[in-house]
Amino acid sequence: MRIGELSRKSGVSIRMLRFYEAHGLLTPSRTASGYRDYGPDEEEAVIRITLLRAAGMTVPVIRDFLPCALEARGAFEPCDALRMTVRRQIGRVDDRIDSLKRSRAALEAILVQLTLPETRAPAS
Amino acid sequence: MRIGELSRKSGVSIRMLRFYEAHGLLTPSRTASGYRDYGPDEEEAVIRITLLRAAGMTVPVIRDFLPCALEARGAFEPCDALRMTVRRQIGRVDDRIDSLKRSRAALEAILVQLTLPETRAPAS
DNA sequence: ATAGACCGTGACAGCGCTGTCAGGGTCAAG
DNA sequence: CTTGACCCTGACAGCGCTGTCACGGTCTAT
Repeated sequence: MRIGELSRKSGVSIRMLRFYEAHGLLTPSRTASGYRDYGPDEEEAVIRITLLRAAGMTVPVIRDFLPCALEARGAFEPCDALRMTVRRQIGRVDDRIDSLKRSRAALEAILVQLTLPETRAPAS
Repeated sequence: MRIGELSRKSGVSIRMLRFYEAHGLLTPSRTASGYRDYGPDEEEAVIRITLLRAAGMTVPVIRDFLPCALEARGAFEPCDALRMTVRRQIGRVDDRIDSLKRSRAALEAILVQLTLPETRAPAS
């Protein structure tokens, strides 16, 4: 499949598919005329990349991470380090969720304050 | 209080305090020699700004928002619009939290997959 | 063979900050 | 009166993408 089709399927822009490739996340084969040719493997990889990115992982980190995530056998040592990376990332995600929850609460408080301004000067 | 002290107190860098001012979020008075002079009001404002920013609001949005948040009386119409803004922002925060929860789950799944690669080839 | 959709590369711009540096005043203490 | 900490402005750089443009080749169908 060519880049346009994959883009439509995955929801990832053509620009970003090329960007991923430039950073070593994807390595599609090429047709005789130089067009990128993506297979089912690349399609799955894009899905994973999207997930990892939604979790806040940067492209360079995913680059180290992806080969291990795609096939877990044969790369014991790196995967050890990558398990750590993933655990740390989970921690960061948790922190971020907490932070957002606190922000949410703050926004709610502000909303109440905007809606009931009288409470500020009850008996003047 | 001068900028360095406020920076230390608030945890916001000097750079950002000046940046906020440049964008109309803060308007400290100046000493005769041109130094910024922050009062308790500005100090509180910085706290609010930090909260709103943690909720994902951009500086321009906060700029419209802050006067209303600081004193709710005398600006009925804008506050109406701003209530909407806050509600929408709460929605965005909720979406983001959901997205992060999904990402978290995906990371957990990957972690399991990294930890138990045998499940891939149970009986070869 | 020619239009129009699609692909290639490379480079530049913009987002919303955030740091840092340059060049130059201000102030309190010794 | 000098030192060192602090402040001023303005400008440039970098983060990690993401869009867009320019210029040119490829493919499909008529």
